[in-house]
Amino acid sequence: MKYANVIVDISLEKLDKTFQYRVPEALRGKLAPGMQVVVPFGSRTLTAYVLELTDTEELEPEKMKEILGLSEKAVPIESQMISLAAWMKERYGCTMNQALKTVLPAKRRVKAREARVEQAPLPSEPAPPVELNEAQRRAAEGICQDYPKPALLFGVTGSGKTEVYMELIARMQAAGKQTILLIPEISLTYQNLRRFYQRFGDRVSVVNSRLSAGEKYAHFEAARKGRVDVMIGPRSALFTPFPNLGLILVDEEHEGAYESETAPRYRAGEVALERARLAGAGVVFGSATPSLETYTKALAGEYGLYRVPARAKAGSVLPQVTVVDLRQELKEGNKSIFSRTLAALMEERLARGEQMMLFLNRRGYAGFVSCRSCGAALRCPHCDVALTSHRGGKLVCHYCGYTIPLPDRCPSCGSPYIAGFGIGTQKVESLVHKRFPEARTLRMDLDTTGRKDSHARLLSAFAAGEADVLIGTQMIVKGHDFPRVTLMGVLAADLSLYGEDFRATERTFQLLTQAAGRAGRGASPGDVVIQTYNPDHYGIQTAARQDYPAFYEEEMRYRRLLGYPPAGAMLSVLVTSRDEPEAQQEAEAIGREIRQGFPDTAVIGPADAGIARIQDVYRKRLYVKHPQRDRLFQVRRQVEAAHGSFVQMDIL
DNA sequence: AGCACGCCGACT
DNA sequence: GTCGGCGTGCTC
Repeated sequence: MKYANVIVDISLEKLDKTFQYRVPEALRGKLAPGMQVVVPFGSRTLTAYVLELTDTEELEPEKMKEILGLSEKAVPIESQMISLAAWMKERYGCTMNQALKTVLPAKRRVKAREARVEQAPLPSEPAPPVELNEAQRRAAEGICQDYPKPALLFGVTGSGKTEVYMELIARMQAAGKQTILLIPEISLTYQNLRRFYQRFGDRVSVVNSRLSAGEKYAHFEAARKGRVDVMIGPRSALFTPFPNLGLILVDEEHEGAYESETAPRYRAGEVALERARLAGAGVVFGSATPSLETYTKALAGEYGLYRVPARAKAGSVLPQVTVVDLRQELKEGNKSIFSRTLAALMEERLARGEQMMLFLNRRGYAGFVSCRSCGAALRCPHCDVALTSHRGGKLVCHYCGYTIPLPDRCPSCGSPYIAGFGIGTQKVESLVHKRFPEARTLRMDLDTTGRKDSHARLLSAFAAGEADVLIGTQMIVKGHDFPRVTLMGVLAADLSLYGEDFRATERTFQLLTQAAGRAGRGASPGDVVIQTYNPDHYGIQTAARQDYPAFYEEEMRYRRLLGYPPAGAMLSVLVTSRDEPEAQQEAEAIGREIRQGFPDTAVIGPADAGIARIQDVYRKRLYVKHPQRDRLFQVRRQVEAAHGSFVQMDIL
């Protein structure tokens, strides 16, 4: 590589620009992104960071100067972060700029309000460290013994993973090292954070996605300057510039929220491993339902594996899980959404004044409207999905927000006989009212949590006992601890079972296992009712038994058979265009080129993506499989070069 | 950030 | 006539 693009070491956003220098003969092959070099700059000599090495000349040769040499300065955190960005560029196929923007947040003038989310609520009485139980102690000891080897902490929510985290943080603190704790955005509640504040006081900083760029920058600056030892936040907290990072904790490791949807489409768990590698730090993944990738590595000994048995809290018992066959219910004349088992248990709970939750996996099952004469469903004109009916007679597209009033005639045949089908959370709520008029309900879904803080308000209202029944989508099953909930009803478990991609069963299993874990967190035993049309499906069976190892074995058998990750590597190619023939032609051309140029790979497709059109953009998908991930990097490079503007590619 | 160049007021 | 204010703009 003859040229180096560098960024000059002046901490000012104005100079957020790259400059290209010639790499002198003596340094060829010795430079890597993140390294500090000395360069002539105007009339001065400055240190600069190497961002990338290249052979493409971006400037007239007579204007270009040569790198003077390697800098002798101590390696600052910026170096590490630039190396991390370079790694992300390779791994996720984004540009260096996109990676840098993610990794080094823009420097912003800090606004006055920042002084105010920074103020950690100080604990009234600092809580002393909790005495660890045997399993917790063994995990903490083992992780420290093998440090910095990554580890999987395998235990359900409420099993006491948090105590292990706190113990590890304290040990890092004692060694002068800092810790990043990643948690899914949805569980960033005061309830969950309180114990960290109590234990670590103002040495903890918390970030969330609602902070402005300036506010977030202020938190990161505090971390850089050593004013805090612990940063808690969603996936972007990964880029906290701690000078002496010791540990990254990834709580609920399997959560989808750890995957970025925009470029660079990174996976926080993978980035955590790389950041930790660069810093010489450890990583601990925590989950009761680890991703197959993580569990596979733990079984292979690549990660330490520590089990924390369920229910650390004395007196709490695992719930009783019942799987109800909805086909049988129908056969015996029950057409309602409540099976007889569930209805009886609800009745009983209401009589006893106990709380319950009803979980509806809304995706693809929301109330849509169709014509009884011609059968046509009312669809979004911009997306390939049916419109969803909302209260107040409105029809809404959940992908682009397109909204129309409910028409009184079918738009395709003119028949007045159009009606809603399927069930949304609103419908469930009204059915609960009809059947149990005395029940007080709260509903939690995208519609009711739109406004800021309404999410937290709903949860605290429910926790305070202001309602008997909490009805909601996925968000109600994630990590909230309501001791008075003794019944969890999963209204239709199989809804997510037959999704578009090969991880559908894994997600269903995780969701059901979590849902089952919601009941009986307090002293009284809980009941879980899983209603399904597929009572024998292994995903549902194993979730009902809370048997992760059995699920893992079964699911891996299927992945191995078909060469799906983690049994093999896979490249997903999404081809998009506003012009459908163009999308199709591009996708077919890509398929041909890969089959020809990489005959050792298996190419599936192209076919319409699960949702074939979103906001008038047509979507075609191909999958490329190969046992070796490295081979797919080559495929991606070639497709990127030839069809870059049409494709989005992820190596799974 | 530095350090140019550059176009109007006070001065040895 | 020069000396110098700091107002844009560039630095590979």
